[in-house]
Amino acid sequence: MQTRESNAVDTAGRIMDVAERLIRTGGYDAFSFREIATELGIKSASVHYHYATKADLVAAVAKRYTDRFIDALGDNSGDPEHMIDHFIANYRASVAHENLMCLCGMLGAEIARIPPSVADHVIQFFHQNLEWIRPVLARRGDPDPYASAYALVAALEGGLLLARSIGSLVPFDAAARQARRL
Amino acid sequence: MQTRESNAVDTAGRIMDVAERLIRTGGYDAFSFREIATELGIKSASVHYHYATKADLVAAVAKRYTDRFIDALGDNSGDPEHMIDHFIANYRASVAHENLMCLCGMLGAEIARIPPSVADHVIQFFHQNLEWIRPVLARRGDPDPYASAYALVAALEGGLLLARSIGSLVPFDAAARQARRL
DNA sequence: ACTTGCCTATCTATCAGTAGGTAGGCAACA
DNA sequence: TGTTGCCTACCTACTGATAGATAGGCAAGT
Repeated sequence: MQTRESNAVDTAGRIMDVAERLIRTGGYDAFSFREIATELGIKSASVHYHYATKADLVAAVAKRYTDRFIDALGDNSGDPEHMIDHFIANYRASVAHENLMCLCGMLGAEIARIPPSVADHVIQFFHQNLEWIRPVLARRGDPDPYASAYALVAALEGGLLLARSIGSLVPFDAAARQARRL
Repeated sequence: MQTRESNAVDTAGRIMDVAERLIRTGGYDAFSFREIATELGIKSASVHYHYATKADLVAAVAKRYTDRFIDALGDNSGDPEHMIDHFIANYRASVAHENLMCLCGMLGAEIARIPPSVADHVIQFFHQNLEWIRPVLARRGDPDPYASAYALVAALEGGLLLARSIGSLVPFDAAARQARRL
């Protein structure tokens, strides 16, 4: 047998990589263990070794996605205008770089059909995003930062959805510009 | 055999009714011909009699949904403020009355995975919506009605998505109010 | 040094269930 | 008689999931 450079962490991570891309393309029901396995050159039983059930896998993907997203946002204590642009840019990258939907936007649309363990992570994603942007909007002098945070996140998720549907970034940029107005 | 009151039109329509609800709950891959058939008390082969393929069925559902939606919007030549409220109300009813996503919002998220015949209808839905609201915004004195139409539709679709995820209408109303500002 | 024992990561093979789809029949109706 | 609408019965392909085997690594005990 050849020297093996892979290990459990690598394979488990690669499985999540493929799963994330497939979910962000077609949603929870639009991928299978076999599809992931084939793409990685392993067997579906090996995917089950790392993630016992589909719910487990998607929950792990959702948790990693949320953690990375919040981590990429970083500290929210800088200049509000710059922070808002930074927030928007993180959403924009989703569709701009790989033409993918936000993972939790996709799963959020399917929230009534996905396993509760996955839904919990999706809800957490939105709460953490809202809590990141709300104080920024408040510092900017927004009279109702709660409502404006909801409005901004909704506009960005809808902007991603519309941009992918129409096949152009114009709707996203229009939605983002409108929603960031004071 | 009992007296049969059903006919082709009724069954075909009922099939679309069930399909529409299931798609708006979980998306294209989250329902089956068997699920529809069972709910209607018929067999999956009978569903195939009315709609040869899944793509045919979903395309028919998307077309009917778009036609009904545009029909419900009606004439757009009235008072702009009232027309905008009316436009928003049509989206709001989606989640408010049955806790369902907009059909084309759901399919739009999955646009990269659904059959082209379905995707065409989804794109048509958005174009028709944009063309309905754009002149309204223009009459209202909007300096960039194209961008504002994109922003409004994006906000409403995102509002639906977020409202269903969070389990509250507050995000939708916040997004709608923000996006309708001049 | 060697053996024992457990762990990791993968495999083959298989399961029951469900997917979309098809062929042919049968009864009601125009 | 021909068409409509639904049926039974079936197909192939694929789903998530499981069982059992295997090969290699690591570490403690002798």
